[in-house]
Amino acid sequence: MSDFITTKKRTHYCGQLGTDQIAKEVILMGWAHRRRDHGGVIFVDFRDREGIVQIVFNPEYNPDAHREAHRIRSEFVLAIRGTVRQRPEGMINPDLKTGSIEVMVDELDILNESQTPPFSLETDSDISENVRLKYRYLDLRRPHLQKNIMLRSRVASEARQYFQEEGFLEIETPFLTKSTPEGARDYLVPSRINKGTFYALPQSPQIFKQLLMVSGFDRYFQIVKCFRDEDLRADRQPEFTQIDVEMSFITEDDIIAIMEGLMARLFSRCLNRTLTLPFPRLSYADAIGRFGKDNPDVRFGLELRDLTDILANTGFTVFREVAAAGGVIKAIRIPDGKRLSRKDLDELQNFVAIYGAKGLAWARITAEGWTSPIFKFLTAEEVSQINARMEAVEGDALVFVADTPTVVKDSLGNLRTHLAKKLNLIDPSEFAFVWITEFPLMEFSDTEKRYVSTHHPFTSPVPEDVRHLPGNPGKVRARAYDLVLNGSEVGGGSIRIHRKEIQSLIFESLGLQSEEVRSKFGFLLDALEFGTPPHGGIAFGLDRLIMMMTGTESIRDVIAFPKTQKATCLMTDAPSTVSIEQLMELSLKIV
RNA sequence: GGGGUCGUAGUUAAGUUGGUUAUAACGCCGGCCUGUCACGCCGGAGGGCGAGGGUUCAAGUCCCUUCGGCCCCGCCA
Repeated sequence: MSDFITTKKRTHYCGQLGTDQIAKEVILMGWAHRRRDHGGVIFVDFRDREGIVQIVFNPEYNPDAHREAHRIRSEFVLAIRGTVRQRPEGMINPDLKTGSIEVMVDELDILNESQTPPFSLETDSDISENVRLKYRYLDLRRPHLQKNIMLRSRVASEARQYFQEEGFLEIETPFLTKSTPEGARDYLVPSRINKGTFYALPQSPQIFKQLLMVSGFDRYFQIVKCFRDEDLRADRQPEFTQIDVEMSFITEDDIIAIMEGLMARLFSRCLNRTLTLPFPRLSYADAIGRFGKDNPDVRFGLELRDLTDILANTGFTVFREVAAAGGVIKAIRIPDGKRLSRKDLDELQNFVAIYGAKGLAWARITAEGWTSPIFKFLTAEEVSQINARMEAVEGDALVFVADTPTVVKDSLGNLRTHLAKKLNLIDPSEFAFVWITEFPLMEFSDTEKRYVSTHHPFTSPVPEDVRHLPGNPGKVRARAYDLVLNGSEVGGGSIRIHRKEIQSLIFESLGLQSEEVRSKFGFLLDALEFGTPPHGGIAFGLDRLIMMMTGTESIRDVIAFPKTQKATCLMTDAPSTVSIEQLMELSLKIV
């Protein structure tokens, strides 16, 4: 072991040094970020997790250290003892946080050498992601990712403190648990001791946290990994982290207040940003109506307006037939629509086609009236009514989609965001929170030919809507709420069902067979008979929250060791095959 | 399951209508250089174009298959 490391302790992190340490002796340990060898004097940008400081090897100042410094290459691990000093006149580097000082090296110990790294760690240069993921430990050394991961740690830490102060208990729930029929595909773990049976990794601790309420813990939280075996996206990983919360004897407003307090605390302490409370609330119906999404980005306008009534009997066949078939016609007004060329407008068709829209009509509002491929099919009255409904003024452009309600909301909802990005309507420094409330309790699934829970089957219906359950379950509203930040769902929760009769009614409406319910959720139904308090909770996506806080587009930039879109790890090469012995022990056969 | 896009030195990229020994920058190696901070100057090494097959006198360029990264639809209560 190096003499240096056994006899000396680090005194500072590189990035923490400043004029306060001038003339002081410091001991630093870190990595050689970059070397500039002038033949005589050698400069090294010295890096640790807190930042970079320039260290100087001068043959006149210390010949021994200078001689040794010739060996230094990128990413060598160094320990130095040196003296901080003000940089000479005119040598201050304003681009570097520590740029007004430097460290004259009195003693150098090269603790370890390094191969030349496969990619540059010094800038935010765009390296292909497969290379980054293969050498993730090096990628993580880059200042950008270090910042993200360090912010994540601070957020988790602040969240823990907040919940402790608010009287919450952190309680762990099992990872080896039971597969449930509702929701996402489970990751399964074969049981060796009980051959032919499987545990499931939890999609969320949902049932356990409810049972903790039955047990009387009253206020629970956990920062916990969850697992879902579904396809990945830029903001979806198969294992992800939730800030999971459950409370007893509360209503929606209590949960919302607690979580708004958490957000305010996290943004204040971790980003030095003040949030305005309370956050606005929007009903699910309004969110879909105005924005086409239940996770609207409310940092910009471009809201949808319904024109179905105006165009129900129009001479434009496409619109009329859609309206007659129960579809809708909606439009978005684009202020200053001149910024989109005719080609741009035509290409929007390809965009909405992704969401199943068969076409997209457009119009420009000019001093002379409309310029539009559909103008000739419309009456003057229709045009004027549309203008009034859209509040269109000269220079605007309108885009229309006519289709089923689902296609219209999906295509225009996504087009709205697409246009905002294209036209630069989004202030990237803004944090726009909005609660979405009054979700439908159930939606009819065309694939399963039955009603499925919008949220999950333990969500409490709005009491006055329960009467619709037998006949028209789609009409029942849920006591559920999502928190949306800048168009991303960062949290979702609900008041739960705490009475067995209601829970049974819900399972019935979902078309779940009673034996199935018994085998999957029997323990929950049993628990509901032993004095379950009214309770509810919420789960926050920590990864997405950190994405928003760091302004990154990819969830992989806020997770230390993420998986690829095919759910593999390029570094460890997981998942991988296992030995025949392992399979036999589990009584498994690969078919 | 489907759509799109990308894969060429260590890295990032350029490679016309298929045509000599496949370019550049950065990085790397060697030399010179006492104040740079994307240090500078001189010199050098390094890939056969993700893999496999085919068409052709000739393939990084065309065709087929396949592997992988990323984005999206479906899916994700």
